[in-house]
Amino acid sequence: MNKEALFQKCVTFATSVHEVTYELTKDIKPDDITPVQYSILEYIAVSQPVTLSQISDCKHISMPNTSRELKKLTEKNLCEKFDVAEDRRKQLIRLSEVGQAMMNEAFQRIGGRFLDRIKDASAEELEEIQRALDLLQSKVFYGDK
Amino acid sequence: MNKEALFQKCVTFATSVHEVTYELTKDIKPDDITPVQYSILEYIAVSQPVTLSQISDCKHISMPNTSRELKKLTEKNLCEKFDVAEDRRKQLIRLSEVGQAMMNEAFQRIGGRFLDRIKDASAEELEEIQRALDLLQSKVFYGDK
DNA sequence: CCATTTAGTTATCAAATGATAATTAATGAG
DNA sequence: CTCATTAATTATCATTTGATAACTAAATGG
Repeated sequence: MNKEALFQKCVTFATSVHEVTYELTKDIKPDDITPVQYSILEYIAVSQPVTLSQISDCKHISMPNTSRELKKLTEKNLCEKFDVAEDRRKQLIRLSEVGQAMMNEAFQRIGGRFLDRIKDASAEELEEIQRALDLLQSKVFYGDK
Repeated sequence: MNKEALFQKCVTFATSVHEVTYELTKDIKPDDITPVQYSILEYIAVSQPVTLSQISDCKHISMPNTSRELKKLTEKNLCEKFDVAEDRRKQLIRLSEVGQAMMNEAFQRIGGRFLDRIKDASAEELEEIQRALDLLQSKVFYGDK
């Protein structure tokens, strides 16, 4: 197989990943937060504590807009800001208890859908899947830097 | 490895796929079309000819909004509508010559970035990658229906 | 035929997102 | 100490996107 064909295969694959992600996460987000706000909460949940700049960089949202959305999330009591002693310009952000509970429940439901998706796989297949994920992550879908 | 850990691994993996997709495609879209319009054009490019309903279903955009965006794309001469003889309610949509040229160039640039990303992989590694893609697509990231 | 469903359109409105400029405050480098 | 840089905020505006209702026309199914 040549590299052109592999590119095509990766395009199809990425499309499938996006679609499955959509299926697993649809109707999960509570109605009172926007899609962008939910994606910020997901990021905080996985990476907390994080600074505003990190959120801005990783989610590709400008600082002013990140600040605005974070303010709304804080007002909704879904996350909290903490000062950093070493650098008083910075702020660390964590989920609040309410926010953590909300995201725990969301991940719980997504995980349930995921388990259903792989329910027919044998133990050996699960091993194979794991190796395939590691391989692709290191050889194709790696981060720069 | 248990299923919970595999779920975590898949979450991380999906995040990487999204991020790499972002890196490969950023700054590709021409300035005079919106992100949603570009994503519609990508879909048409890969699946043409398509109906409005197919675009609506696959891209998760309501029919009225799909109709609106498609009208704008048609006015920009990026795609064309054709009547279907068998069912005169339906319309098939294809890229125009200009639209096709635009998307060819876009895919060309994305492909170049992709090749750069896998440039260090040996022939055996490329084979491994291919098998891993096939495996994950059939066992995890498959479509329903 | 008539009623229902399907495919698509148009108009309109509200909300979410993106972009920019101007500002404050703290840090860091000569 | 001063200047440049970094982190974050506030305000404002334009654009994009999403949602809904009301509509036409064609097909489909008794």
